Order: sequence, then C-alpha cells, then structure tokens
Amino acid sequence: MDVDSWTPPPVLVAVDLVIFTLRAGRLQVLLVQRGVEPFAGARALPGGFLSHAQEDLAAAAERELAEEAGLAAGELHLEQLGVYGTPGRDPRGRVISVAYLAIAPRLPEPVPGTDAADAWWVPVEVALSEQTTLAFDHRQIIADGVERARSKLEYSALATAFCAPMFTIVELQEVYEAVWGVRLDPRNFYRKVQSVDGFIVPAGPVRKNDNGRPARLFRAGPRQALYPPMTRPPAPADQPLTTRLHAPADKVRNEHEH
Amino acid sequence: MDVDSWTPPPVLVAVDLVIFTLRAGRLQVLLVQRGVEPFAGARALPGGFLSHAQEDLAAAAERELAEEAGLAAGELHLEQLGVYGTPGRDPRGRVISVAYLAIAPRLPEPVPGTDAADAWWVPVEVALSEQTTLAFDHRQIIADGVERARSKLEYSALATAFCAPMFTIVELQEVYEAVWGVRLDPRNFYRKVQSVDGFIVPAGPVRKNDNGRPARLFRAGPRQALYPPMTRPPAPADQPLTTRLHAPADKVRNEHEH
DNA sequence: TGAATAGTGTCTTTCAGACAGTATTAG
DNA sequence: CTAATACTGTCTGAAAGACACTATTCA
Repeated sequence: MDVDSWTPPPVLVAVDLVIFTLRAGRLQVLLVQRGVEPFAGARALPGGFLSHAQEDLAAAAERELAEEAGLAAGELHLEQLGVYGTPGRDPRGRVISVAYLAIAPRLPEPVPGTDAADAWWVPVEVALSEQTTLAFDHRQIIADGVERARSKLEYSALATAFCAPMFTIVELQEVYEAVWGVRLDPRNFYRKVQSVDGFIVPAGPVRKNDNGRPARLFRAGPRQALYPPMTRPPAPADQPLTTRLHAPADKVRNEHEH
Repeated sequence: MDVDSWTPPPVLVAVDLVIFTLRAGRLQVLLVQRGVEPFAGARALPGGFLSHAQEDLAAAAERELAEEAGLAAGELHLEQLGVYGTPGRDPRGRVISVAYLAIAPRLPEPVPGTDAADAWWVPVEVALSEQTTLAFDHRQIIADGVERARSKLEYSALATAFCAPMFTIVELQEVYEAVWGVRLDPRNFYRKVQSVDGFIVPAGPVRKNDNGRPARLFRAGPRQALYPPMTRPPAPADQPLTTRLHAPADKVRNEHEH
C-alpha cells in the first residue's frame, strides 16, 4: 500500500454453504458431488463463485441456496461463518471462500438440486469422518460450522431455526440433543426452556400423537439472546468438541464420570 | 459456475485490523489517519491490501500489525472477525475486506507507526460516536469487534490477552469492567475468577502498590473455554449492546433497576 | 384397563450477588 | 495509629440437576 504504481493482486471469491438440518434425530449437512476438476467425484459443500463483480456476498449465498438446494433464503437462518483463504486451498489458483452457515427446518425427502449432479443430507459425524472424501478445506469449514451451531444454541434462539414455525418442546429438545450430542432430562428441559423469557411463546392448541397425550405447540419468541443461557454440560478437557460427535449420545455422558 | 467459458469476476482483497487495548481503564481501538483518497483525512482501521497473490490472510494481518502498529504478532491474540463485502463499500471498485480482531496488553505510550502518517488509541465510544469520521464501513467493523470481544469474555479466557504476562486479579477485573461497561463487585469477582478451573494460575509472589496490601500475581492458565462462564448482567432488552458503551459505567447498572 | 407420551412438583446442590469483616502494606 | 488496597467468610435467593408424580391421549 506504499508504492503508487503497485496494484494489489486480484483474487477469485467463492461462496460456500454449510446447510444444517435435523433428520432422523441427527444433525445433517447438505453435500453435493463435484462433477468437474478439481476434486471431481469428491463430496463438497454447495457453493460457487461470485456471479458478477457487483454481487453482494450475502446475495450470492442466497442465490447458491436457491440454485443448489432449492431453498428460499427468506425461510431460513443465514449467517456468515468465516473466510477461508489459505494459498493452495484451490489448485486452480488464488481463491478465497466466504462460508455461510444456513439452518433449515426439516425438508421434504428429496433435495431438488438443479445445478449439482447430486445432493444428499449427510450426518455430520459421517461427513467429518475418514470415510468421506471432501473437496478443498471443506472438512474444516464443516467442523467450524458445527462448533458455531453448538455454541450459538447456548446463548441464542438459534435452535428454533431447526424447527418448523410451530413446534413442540420435545422437538426443540431433540435439536439440542442432536447438535450437542448429549441427552437432556425432558422435565428439566421443559421447565428451563419455558423460564427463558421470550424464547418460545405458546401457539395454537396441541398436536396429537399416535399414542399418548397431545403436546402443546409453540412458536419462536421475539428474544434472540437468551438470558439466562441454555447450559451445556462441560467439555471433558480442552480439546475441540468435535470429537464428541463421533460417540453416540448415550456414551458421551459417561466420559465425564471418571 | 455453469458455463465453461465464463470466468468469475476478480476482486481485490483488503485486510483490516481492529486492535483493542486497555488504556486509562477504557477500551481503546487503534485508528490511523488516511493520507490518500478515498476518505483522505478520515480515520480508519489500520490495514491494507494483500501484498501478493500467494499471501495467506492471517499472514497479511500479521504483516499489517507490524507495519502499521509496530506490533509483533506472536505476542498478541489474533482472530478473524469477518468479511465485509457490500458492493460500493469502496468507491475504487469491488474490494472485500477481511477484518481481524487483535487484543494487545497495554503498550508504551507512543504508537511506533511506520507506514501510516499518524496512529492513535481512541476510546471505542469516541470512535463509534458521531464526532469521529470513519472511512468505508469501519464503524460497523469496530462495532462488531466490540460485540465479539464482549461475548468472548464470557465464555473464553480472552480477557487475559488484555493483560501483561503477569497480572493481578484487580487488573483482570478492570478488563471486564472496561469491555462490558459495567462495575463488578471485587470480592465476588475475586472468588469467581479463582473458582473457574485453569483460567488463571498463581505466579510469582506479589506486586507492591504505592499504598495498601500487595496483590498476588497470576498468569493465564491452560483453559481456553471457561466453565462455568463469567456471567455478565443481562442486556436491558434485545437491542445491540453497543448502545451501552455510550453511558458511563456507573449509570449502566441503574438501567436494570426499573 | 395399560402403554405411551406430556407436563408438574419438590428436593438438593451449586452458584451469583450482597456485604461484613480480616490482612497487609505505606505513611 | 489511619488510610488504602487486597483478600476471606457468610448469608440469601435463583437456578441446575435428579427424579417421583400427575395428566391426557389411544387401543
């Protein structure tokens, strides 16, 4: 920035999406299969390059959300996750990727992908495991997304973004259990979540079950920042919490007991 | 990403730094005066363009830290804050800025700026007020940095990054008070901070004061994530906490009492 | 009726917040 | 001694976690 004749190096900007939802009681992420080099055949996060020089980053994220996942941006939570710009992360040249985190309520089974050859919901512990070959630095991006979601469940109302507009308290609890990878006491959860003012508000009457007492329905309340926060059990030591996802929820609890 | 002959638009990438420190019991941010258009004469965050196509983003942040603030990266906390990429934020063309948050212990009075014409520590409430003309979207970036620092004090050991390698508990308390803009009870703070395992560890004997009992010295402990977290008084409603900084610390407390 | 799921009450422990009191220095 | 700062103890109320119990549905 000192010499006047010098010009900064131009860089290509990609936007990638970490789209989470809850399916079968597990936290799942949307992955596509790359059809072209580099990393042809590997799994990757949906995303793409900025379409033109004047496109806003968030707008590009919304466009990719529609193109690659058939999701309308208005219906879901979307926030910036971070920038990934290590030189060499893309063999084609200098590409930095702006990652966005999207949270979607459970969607109809097939993902109506238009661009990508194929797209699937993959449980995060599968996506992060060795058995999945991920393009670029997408494993790191997913891991960061998991960590972001976990910590935001504590002190924000993000959990409601995983739910349909109306939901039961048990459904909300399932969000916490799946994302944190723990089991929570339904009775304490019930009391706790209702005591946080403005987190959820009663809506409609009840929802019938196949069997058992119908559950009351709620909507997301106005409060974004939760006070007091939802507390998650302490991490065993100081390592990244990502490791805990690999263990089944039932076992996680035992890790604390010695 | 569909047509093969299409190529994505190249973009210029800047790296900007939000450098916080504690001076005179207040949270202060380092600002430079721009010497060239656009926004010549306005205050701005230290920063600059990527120097060459293969420079890593974090490396660029460290380079700017050294060039513009004379700070060695090894000595301070540095983390990515976010990307700012609204079209039109830079009148020269499409520039996206990767913002980094740096936390420094109190430094010797004059800032040994080399590149920038001038650099000053400015209290954040001054920097965010109308009286300061800031270039680009740097007001927003600073506000986001303040919010990040505030929330990370709660559940991480970030506060120690504001302190010298050895510090007293009162000094640590001053960090919390300045960043949160509240007053805390020294006796409860003392007990609380010591009860969080691994947050701070005793070091050396004591530090003498001009007057009064010498204080014990501590170092940052190994624990990064605090459990249980340090709790900050609840925000009055749901608006951004930034507004609270404009009120003197003494008055903030009263806002809750009705 | 029983099985299943939803929701309540109550006890114990832990922790935040208020604040009285003790300890160690300089003068 | 007093003034000043550092540190300790103790009480109270709120909230977390464990878990017995009641409520409402379907078959």
